[in-house]
Order: sequence, then structure tokens, then C-alpha cells
Amino acid sequence: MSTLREIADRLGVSTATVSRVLNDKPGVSQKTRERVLTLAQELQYRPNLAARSLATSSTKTVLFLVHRRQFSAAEDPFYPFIMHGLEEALKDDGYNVMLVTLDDAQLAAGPANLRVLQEQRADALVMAGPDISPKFILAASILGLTTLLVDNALRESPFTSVQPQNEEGAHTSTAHLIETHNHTRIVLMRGPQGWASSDERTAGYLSAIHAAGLEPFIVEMEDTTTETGEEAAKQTFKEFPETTGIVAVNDAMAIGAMRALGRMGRRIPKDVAVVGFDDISWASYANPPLTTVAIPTVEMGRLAGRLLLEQMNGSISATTRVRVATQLAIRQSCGCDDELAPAE
Amino acid sequence: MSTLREIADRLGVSTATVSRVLNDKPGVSQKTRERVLTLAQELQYRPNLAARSLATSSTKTVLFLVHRRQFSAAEDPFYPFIMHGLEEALKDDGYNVMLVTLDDAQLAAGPANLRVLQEQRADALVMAGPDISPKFILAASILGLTTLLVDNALRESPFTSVQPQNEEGAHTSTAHLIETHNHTRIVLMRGPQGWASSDERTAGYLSAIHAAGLEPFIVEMEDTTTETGEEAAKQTFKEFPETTGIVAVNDAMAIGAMRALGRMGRRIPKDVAVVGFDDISWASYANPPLTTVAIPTVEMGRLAGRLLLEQMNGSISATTRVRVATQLAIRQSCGCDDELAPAE
DNA sequence: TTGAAAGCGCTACCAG
DNA sequence: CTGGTAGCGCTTTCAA
Repeated sequence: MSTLREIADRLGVSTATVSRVLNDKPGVSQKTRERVLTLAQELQYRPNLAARSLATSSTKTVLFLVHRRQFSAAEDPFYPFIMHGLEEALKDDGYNVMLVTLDDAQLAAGPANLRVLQEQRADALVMAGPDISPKFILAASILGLTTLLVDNALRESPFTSVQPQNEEGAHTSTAHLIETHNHTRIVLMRGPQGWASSDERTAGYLSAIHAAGLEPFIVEMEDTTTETGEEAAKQTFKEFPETTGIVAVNDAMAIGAMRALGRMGRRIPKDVAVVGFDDISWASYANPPLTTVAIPTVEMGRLAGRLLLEQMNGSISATTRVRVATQLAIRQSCGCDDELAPAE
Repeated sequence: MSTLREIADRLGVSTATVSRVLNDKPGVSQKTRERVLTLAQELQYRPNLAARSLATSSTKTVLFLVHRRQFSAAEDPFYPFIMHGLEEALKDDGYNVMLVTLDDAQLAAGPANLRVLQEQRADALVMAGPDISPKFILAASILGLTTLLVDNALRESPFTSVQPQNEEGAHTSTAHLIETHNHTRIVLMRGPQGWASSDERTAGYLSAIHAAGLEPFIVEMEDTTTETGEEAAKQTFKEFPETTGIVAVNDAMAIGAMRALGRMGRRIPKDVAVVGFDDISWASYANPPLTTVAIPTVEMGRLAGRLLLEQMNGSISATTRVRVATQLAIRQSCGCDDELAPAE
């Protein structure tokens, strides 16, 4: 590996000059500039990042923080795609992304206790998912790093954030059940209050229900897994026996509900239509294929990356809340036919 | 953030002494050692990694390389779990993991062209998946970094690698079809020759077939997606109309095949039994739930991390091929009943 | 337009 | 057992 010094020596100039050229700083004659550039090119020179970091205290790395529960087998991986998009958007600017999974203890201990931060290894923090507590986020924000939230946001505090259009998405899927399939008794299966995405999707459901002059029915669970989805299905027909449509705040719940429905002898979508949210990888392999709201995960990551860059170079204010559009993925669980319907 | 110098000054000792203590090096009196440790503790001191890297040229970061196609929506994410396990195993030793997704151009250009490597940002390379070409791997191995392969290995060259027990897994699932369900005409759907896991699973299929004195039937596709699985199903009944069992080298193919089978009017598992490999997250939501071979992905990542550490501190030879045990996940597509059978 | 030199924070060698 | 000091490779004043 060649160094700055080497280039300087071979050209008979100082390292200061070479550094200026390589960093596009003014005060170097066109002629020397070209000589330096040529030799650097020829030598395949790249600055040693450790050295540059030490001198500038900029590390060119961003941390992707996510709760480790997101990597349990039960969860459909959502954040890896975001991380991928993030990495893609950042790499051209020389930034790299480090994965940091947090367990509950680390979350409770706060960001200042993270070794990777204590060692000053990062310039920025991308915190993904509602699993990361407001307390943690707030504590992180005073650490002096550029901070961005993905699939999460704090109501009270200003943070740059990238989220799916949860409300619009749920409105659309609910309206689909109402307008296209003429349902009037539609239950919402949701997670705990305070979970941003769950709250917002609830709002979308409500706005569609109210716009149609219908009555809302809500089943609130303490989690949004396939298991709680199954539980929610039972509860639904106990509380609201005339239900013909179900809107679940995510696909896991929707699929759990479909399982339970099957066991209860109810046909989907004939007896009850189901729509989910997320469009996780197996939504189209559910039985029947699940109609759901697709989130452009990789694109969300890319967008987060772009925003982060702008934030770091100061071209946008520290608080930019961005929403990315979702799309209704119509399959069969809502009552529509799709082109892949098995010829049974 | 406090520095080494600060500790030294406040204690009236040299930075050399403090450094020795903090790095557990000999040549410091018990008394000073304790004074240093105490103050360091009190100050929450952590060495600045950029400075340490510059001095030692050890970066405490490992790169997780994976082909970007693994993050396309079509693929079931497999490597993020491995990455998570890797990160977990490494974090206690102060190592962090960076994600690097490679596109075809980067793969062709070789590792030496990766900016992250040119900038000397990493100590080690974990290359995941058979998408990474032998040429790339070989080129990487001469870069002087510790190198490890996951879910891949080179026949000809010695590399530390962590792979699932592909052969044993496929043997077990094939034998299950033979012994438990009495199938005698079992087709293998496989991917291209040269793909390590596909080859090995083929070997497992063959050994089970031969052990039972049966005749092998193989359909070889140029890829292992749901699409090629559908195609393979059609081809299967064109070539081997009496097939009653299908072993697919992965779940994507198996699920694709099940789709096509459904459309062809064949009942699963009544007319034809199907088993997959991988136990991707939606295998249990397939219709019917897919019997498959489960791979402990997170554990594979952890193991890779441990091996990497041992390799870096020289306690194991550079070539240790490790296999992790798989487990047959019995559901319904093979003909077994599972406890969650819908009451239809 | 250029160079000398101080430093970023740490490690490691050489004396004492 | 301890301290002084020379780097690691780069950036950034300050002078020239």
C-alpha cells in the first residue's frame, strides 16, 4: 500500500501539497495538481482511513442499530433490506455500514454504554424499528452524532425519520375491502398503543371506516406475531361474530389469523376477507395468497442513506420527516382473483 | 472523551505505563497498575480506535461480503441471520461487522478494487454464499486478511469454512420419504453443477436412494428459485410420469414445485410428496406446510465468528472446515400429519 | 503556490 | 519497573 509520503517524495513535493490535491483543496497549481493526480492514479493510492480518521475525527462509518429480536427466526426479516439500501446509498460517498444488534440490557443501558461508540468508531447512527425506545433515542441524540430513525419516529421530538405511509396504506387496504368487496363489518387487529406503525395504521383504518360511514371494530393485542394473530382471530369472533372482513396491522398477524380462521372452519375470502400489511416474503405463499400493503424496504434504506448524507454535510435541517409510498399488493385473501390462482 | 494522556498526566506517570496497563502487558508494579485501572474505570476511558488502528494496523472490523442478489425481494433472506450470529460472537472481543454487498461488476473486478479494503478498514473477510466466485475468493486470500467462507467452500483450495451438513440433511429427508412414506420413485430437483450446496445435497439424495436400492431421477435446473421450481415440476412429470416423491435442493424450488403441482391437479402429499431444504421463514406457511431440512443460521454465524477469532489469534490452522448439523422439520408436505393441521 | 512542522491518540522500542 | 520518544499516515495551520 502506498502512502501520501511516497507520492510526495517521488514528486519532490510536500505531503501538504499532495493532501491538498487529493482533497480538492485550493492553493495548488494546475500543473502540480495534475502530476499528483496522475501518480496517485497510477499507484492506486487510497488514503489509510485510520490515519485520516485520527486527523479529522471523521470515521466514514455509520451504525445500523436494530433490536436483536428482529433476527429471531419468528420474525420476517425486514430490516436487513433497509440496511442493504442504506449501504448502497452510502457506499459511493465512502461510508460503510456496521451492524449493531441490541439486546434488552443494552437498550436499557443506553447508547453511551456501547463500546463501538465509546471507541468513537462512527459518525452517524441509524436506528431502525420501534423496538428502540424513545429514552434510548433521546440519549443517543446528545452524543453528537448525526442521527436518523427508520420505521420509527418520536412524536414529541424532532428527528429526521423515514417511515412508510402507514396511514395511507391502511386506508387504502381498508377502503379496498369496503369499496371493492362491499364489506361493512370490518375488524382491525392491532398491536399495543404507542407502537408508531400500529397507531398510524389504525388511523388509516379509522379514516376509511369513517369515510364510509361504518362502525369501527378493534381488537388490540399486546404483540403483533402470528401467535397473537391467531389469538386475535378467536377474540374477534367472540366479540364481533358478524365480522366479514379483517384488517391486520401486519402480515404476521394476518397469517396467524388465517390459520385460526381455517381451524374455525371459516373460508377465506368467502366467509371472511383478510388483508395484511408489510408484504413480507411469504405473503404470496400463504393460503390463500395474502392481499397486503407492500413497503419498499430497500428504497427506504436508500432514502435514509441519502438523507443522512445531506444531514451530515449540512444541506438539510436536522429534522426532516419523510414518508415513502406503499402499494396495495392485491392477491386472493381479500376476495380478488389473482392470475396465479391454482386450478383446483 | 478522555485520553491516555489525560490519565497519565493526572497520575503523574507516562503514557507508556498507562498503555501497558490497559493492554495487560507486563512490567508494571501492582500498585501503579491498580491506580491506572481505577482512574480509567472512573473516567469511563476507552481507547480511540482510529489511533489504536493507526499504531497497530489492526482495525477490529470484519467485513461480511455477500452478493446483492441475496437482498432481492425474491430471495428469502438467509445471510442476515448469519451476519447477526457473526456479530454476536465477535462483539465481546471488540470486533464489529460491516456489511458489504457486491454487485456483479464488483465481483468481476475482484476484492482488491473494493474501496473499503484499499482504505485498510478491515482485518478479516467473511464471504457468504456460493454467489461469490472462486476467482474472487482466491484473489481475496492473497490480500493478507484473515479469510473465512460461509455456506461455501472451494474444493481445491484450503479455506476455513462453515457449512451446513448438506449431504446428511438431504440423505435424511430422502430417507424419510423412502422409509416412512414408502416412496420408490423419487425425483431430485437440483441447481447447476458446481454450486456447492446443490452438489452436496445431490450426494445426500443419491446415497439414500442407493442405500435403498432405488433408481435415482434427477431434474437439473439453471437456478433454484420458485420459478425454476415450477418449471422443474412440469419437467418432472414429462420425463418421469410415475414420480410420487420430490426432493428439492431448497425451499424456494419446493414451494414453486408445489404451486405448479397444484395447477396440474396433483394433490400434495397424496399424489406426490415434497420435501425442501433450508426451512425458510415461510416454509411452515406453505400449502401444505412444507417438510424441510432446517439450518441453524444464527448458530452458523456464531460459529464462524468463533473460528475467525481463533484464526486471527493463531490458535487454529488456517484451514478448518466445519459442518453444522441440520434438522428435519417434519410438517405435512411429506405425508406426515402435524399438530397444526387445519380442521378442514 | 508551496513547505515545514505540529498534532490526532495510541503503541512499542530503547534507555535508565 | 518506568519514562522518553519515535513513529503510524494524514490534515492543517503558519510562514515563506
